[in-house]
Amino acid sequence: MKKGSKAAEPDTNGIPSDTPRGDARRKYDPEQTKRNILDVATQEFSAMGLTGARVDAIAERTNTTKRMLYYYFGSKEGLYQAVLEKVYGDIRALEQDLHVSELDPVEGMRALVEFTFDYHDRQRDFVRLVTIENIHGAKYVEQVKTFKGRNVTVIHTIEDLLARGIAAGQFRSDIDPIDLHLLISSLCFHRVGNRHTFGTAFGRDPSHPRLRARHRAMIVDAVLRFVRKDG
Amino acid sequence: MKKGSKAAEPDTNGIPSDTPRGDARRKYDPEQTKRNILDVATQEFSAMGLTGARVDAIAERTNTTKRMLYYYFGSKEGLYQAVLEKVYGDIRALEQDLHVSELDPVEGMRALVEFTFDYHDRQRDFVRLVTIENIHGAKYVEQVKTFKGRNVTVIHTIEDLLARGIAAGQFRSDIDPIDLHLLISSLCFHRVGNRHTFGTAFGRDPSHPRLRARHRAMIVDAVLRFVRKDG
Amino acid sequence: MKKGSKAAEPDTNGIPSDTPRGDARRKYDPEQTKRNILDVATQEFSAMGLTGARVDAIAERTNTTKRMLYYYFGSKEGLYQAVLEKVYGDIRALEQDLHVSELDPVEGMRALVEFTFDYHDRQRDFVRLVTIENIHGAKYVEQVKTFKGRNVTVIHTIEDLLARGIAAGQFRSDIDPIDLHLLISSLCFHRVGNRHTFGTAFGRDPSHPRLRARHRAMIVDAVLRFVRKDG
Amino acid sequence: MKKGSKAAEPDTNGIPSDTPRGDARRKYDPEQTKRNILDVATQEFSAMGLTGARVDAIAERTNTTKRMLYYYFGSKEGLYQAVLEKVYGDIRALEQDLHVSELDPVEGMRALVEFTFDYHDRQRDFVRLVTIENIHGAKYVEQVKTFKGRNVTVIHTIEDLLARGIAAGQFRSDIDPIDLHLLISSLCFHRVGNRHTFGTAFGRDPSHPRLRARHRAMIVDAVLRFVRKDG
DNA sequence: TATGAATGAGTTTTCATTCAT
DNA sequence: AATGAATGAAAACTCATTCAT
Repeated sequence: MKKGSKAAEPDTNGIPSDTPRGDARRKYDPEQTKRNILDVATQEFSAMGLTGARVDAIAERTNTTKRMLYYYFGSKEGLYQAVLEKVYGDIRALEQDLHVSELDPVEGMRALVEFTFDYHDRQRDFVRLVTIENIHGAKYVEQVKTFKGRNVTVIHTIEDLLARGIAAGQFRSDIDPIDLHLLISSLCFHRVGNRHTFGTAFGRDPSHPRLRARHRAMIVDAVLRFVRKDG
Repeated sequence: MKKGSKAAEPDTNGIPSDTPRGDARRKYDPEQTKRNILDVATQEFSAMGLTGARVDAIAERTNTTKRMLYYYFGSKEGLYQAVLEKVYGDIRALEQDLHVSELDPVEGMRALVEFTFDYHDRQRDFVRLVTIENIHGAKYVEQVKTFKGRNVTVIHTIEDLLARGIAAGQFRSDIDPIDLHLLISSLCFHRVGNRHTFGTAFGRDPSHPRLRARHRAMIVDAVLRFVRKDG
Repeated sequence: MKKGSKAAEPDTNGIPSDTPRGDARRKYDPEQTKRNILDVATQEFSAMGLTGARVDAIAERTNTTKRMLYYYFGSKEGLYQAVLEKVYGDIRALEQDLHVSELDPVEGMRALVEFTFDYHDRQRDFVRLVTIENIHGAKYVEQVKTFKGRNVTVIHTIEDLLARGIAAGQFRSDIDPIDLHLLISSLCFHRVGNRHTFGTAFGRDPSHPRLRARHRAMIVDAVLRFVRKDG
Repeated sequence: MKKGSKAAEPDTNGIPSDTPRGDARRKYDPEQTKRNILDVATQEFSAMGLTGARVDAIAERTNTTKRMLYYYFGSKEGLYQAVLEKVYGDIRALEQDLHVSELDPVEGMRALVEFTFDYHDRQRDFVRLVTIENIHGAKYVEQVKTFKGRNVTVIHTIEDLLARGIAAGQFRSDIDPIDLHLLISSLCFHRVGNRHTFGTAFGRDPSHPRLRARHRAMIVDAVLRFVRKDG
């Protein structure tokens, strides 16, 4: 009944392929199976929450069966945790590309805010999973190794920007970097995480391109006004 | 097993009620029964989410039985919706007490932000329920009648403040009131809704009194800097 | 919430009515209440079956409350039985009007068949309740006093017709009256009782006027051909 | 509590099956599991009706658990529908064995009526299920694919008989085949479906062998008299 | 490595009936 | 005579997980 994987892989008629090992087309590819499960699970958990997601629903959208899900991830919770791990890993990869230390403090701050904005705006799954984690008291994310490291990195970036801005007489000197991070996160996160109630309340979809652009500018503006040295 | 009766009967502070004694304990009191169920359900849904909450668990902490829950609210979803309705109604009631129109624009804005901050800081159940609603795409809150009205009220308040501030030469004239509301909400909501992941990431509990006070000042500061006219 | 009875009875403003006793407009009229419950119950049981009918649904469509239903009829089964009793009583009343003994045997037979046809065609509730009773092994109808008597009457009518028809050389002499009754009933009952599956199977609704007329003629024809003496 | 295994394994009459021994008892046999559930459900639904039947009661008499019932049939209604489908399929299969087109029209008609009589007389479950379906307005049978096809077949058989009988000068030419089918069905169905009320009313059990034989002859006689050309 | 069948414990919901006023 | 609130027992259905192949 479920032979999706076969259908996806055209019959090779016994002819040996020229890619010797690690061939993506070989019949049993544990890595690909795992990745497939993880991808589907990410969607399902982020759409339905940990309790709301159904193991059957995940398995059904997979190229494999429910049994494999347990084979690789042990339990529903194990799978959920693997999803969290993957999602946090993805961010790290992206953040490497931001080289704010090479920019002027104001421009660097703008770049950081814009990056944060864009990331949240695009990675709705990430935003939802964070939300879901908070409903569960963050008890699963605590076990994710990459989690703490990722946040330390951001704080270092902010500390560097603040220090250079203060030195250049551009920024106020009384700002706590973690507080500033919280402020930036709040502005970028809320409009994505709560866009449904926002949309219902005001008849405006915050993800509409025009609104998105305006919010982006507003948030950059608000942050710069906040850090900028008076007079 | 059933010690919810205390919670169900609000402390009267020794003030004698005008209803004859023992009246509050009469067996047939539909309003009290409903309120009791609603109170317990609010805690359970906000703690566990819609799918995570258990009807049995709610009933157990109630003065009555599971059957009455269905008698009055029809279904688990019906009860959840009644909880949303109640919670949104509660805010509205409180907001009436804020008379910002009588204050100087800057002071009024400060008062509004402080109220918003305090409300979110104290009403964690509300924050969690909004979060939960967003996981469900706001489909239940859409059916809550009091929902849209409540939000219009806030926008009117902000419009009034902005208009008066612009007239007095204190505020910028290019700010959209709904955008500003979003900005304020973001700052007040995020630190409560995502306090668990924040705490895990930075080892700081945003609900600690010292941090709370600092955040409150920071947010007021950020909003005022944002709305203030330059120069 | 349910003041249908009030609405139905215009306020008399304290003016004494000229009907002294048994006034249908007095506030508490047990007979009317019982009749009302019975009427609603007849519809509900015939529409849903004994197990399918819901006491709540019956009560809701009544001018009174569920409690009264138990007050007067004791239980769901008691009410069902009362419905059976009423329905069988109704037939008896109608059958009195048939005076086939005054007619020529052939015409009398025709009249009997037409009466039977028309009765089943119009009294769908009756047909359905008989059907329902058979699903329950006729165990409730057994306790209905009017039941057996009614059937004896029909058999007597048929016996009379057959005897006179045989004497007149019009009818065959080898027909058992109960068998003939069964034959007539079959033809009149089936097209009503099973009209839904029939309609679905052949895209024809047997209750359509044109089809009704044709069936009526066909059934009379079939019965007369069956009883008529050959050549 | 579970002695359904006998009923579930049809008597093989000592004929060795071509599958190795003990094979029928292997633990994983989805087809047998489904058949077993379906068989038990047929009895339960026909005995108790759709609403009267209990999923637990069905499961208990099964070789498996309630869970499997949902695994294979989705819901109580789904199971009921599967039962309808099976039961209608069974008739079709049997009807194929009747080769009335090879018989003289009168003999063919007699064979058809006798087959119809015998089928209804023996397959009480079928009769009851049709009755039950009509209580539900035939809404479940409408979704059964095999339903309409089955009925078309019978009509074709009747059309063929009528045409040949007319050509041979044996039958009247003014008979509608669907009407005739209704007439035959009425006579064969009613005495089975309503045998309980009939028995109660007249103290005669229509399923008694002697009565059965007489009814059979009577019905054949009535139908032949109806179709036969006069004079 | 992979799979479809199977399951026990739990979860929501329904129902006829009775209680207190 | 009449009523709305209340209820226990049972019913349908769901879920994460494991077994046999």
